[in-house]
Amino acid sequence: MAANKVKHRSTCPIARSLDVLGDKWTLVIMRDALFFDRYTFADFEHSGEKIPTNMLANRLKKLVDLGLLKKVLYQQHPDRYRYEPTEMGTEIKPVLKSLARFGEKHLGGRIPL
Amino acid sequence: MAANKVKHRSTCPIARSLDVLGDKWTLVIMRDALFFDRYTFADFEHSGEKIPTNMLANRLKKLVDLGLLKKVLYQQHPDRYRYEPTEMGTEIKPVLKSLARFGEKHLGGRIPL
DNA sequence: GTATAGACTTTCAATTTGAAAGTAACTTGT
DNA sequence: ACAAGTTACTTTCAAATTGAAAGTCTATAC
Repeated sequence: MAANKVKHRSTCPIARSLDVLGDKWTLVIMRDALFFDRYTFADFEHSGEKIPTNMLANRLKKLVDLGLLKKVLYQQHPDRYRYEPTEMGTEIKPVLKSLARFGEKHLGGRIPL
Repeated sequence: MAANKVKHRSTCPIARSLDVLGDKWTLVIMRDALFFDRYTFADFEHSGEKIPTNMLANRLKKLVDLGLLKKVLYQQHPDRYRYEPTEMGTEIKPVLKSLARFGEKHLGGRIPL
C-alpha cells in the first residue's frame, strides 16, 4: 500500500488526510517520532500510551508505505532498523501543533514529563 | 458523555485531542459545519462522503456532548434542530486547515465543487 | 546451553463499523 | 380522510477492526 495506492473516499483534502491519519494511533506515533525523539519499536511501545504491539507494527508499516517514516539500519547481526520521519513526515507537525493547542485549551492536556 | 467526562488515555494534549477527534468521521462533520454551511442531519448525510446514518447520529451526539456543536431549534411542529458550531467548535479550524494543507500537497486532494 | 534483548507475529474475543431496513412525527396533496 | 412525502433518526446484524496476551525469530552474552 504505497501512498499513491491509498483508496480515498473523495477529492476533499481534509477527507483524504483523515483516510490515512484519522485513527487513534497514527498521529501519536508521529508525535513520538517528531517531538520526542523516539525511533525504535520499543521506544514507541513504551511511550506511555499503551499501544498494542500488533497495532504498532501495523501503523509503522502503514506510515512507511505512506512515506511519512523511513526505516534506517542502525545495527547489524541482527539487522535492526529505526523509524525516522521523512521530509514529508515533518510536514505533519502543523497538524500535531494545532491538535496540541486544542487539547491544551479544551481538554485539560499537559505535555507529559 | 460530557466533555469533562471523556476518558483520556494520558495527559498529552495531542493524545487527548485524538481521543475525541481521532476517527474517520468526526472531523469531516466539523468540516461541513465550519466551512460548507451544512447544518441539518440531511445536509451532513448528503455531503458526498457517504457517512452511514447511524455513524452520523452517533458522531453528532458526541460532538454536542463535547461542546463542539450545539442543537438549535429551527422549526416547530415537528420540532427540528440544526447543528451549529459553538465558539469552542470554531477552534477546530486550525486543525482542519493543517489537514487540508497536508492533503493538498501530498494526497492529491482538491476542494470539491 | 541458558537467558536476555529487540522486533515483531499470531491468536482470538470483544468492540466498532457500515449497509440496509425500519420507525416516528408531522405536512402536503387529492 | 387517507396516502405519500419529508426529516431525523434507530435498529439489526454481518463484517472488519481492535486490543490483550502469548508466541516466534535472530542473535549476543554469560
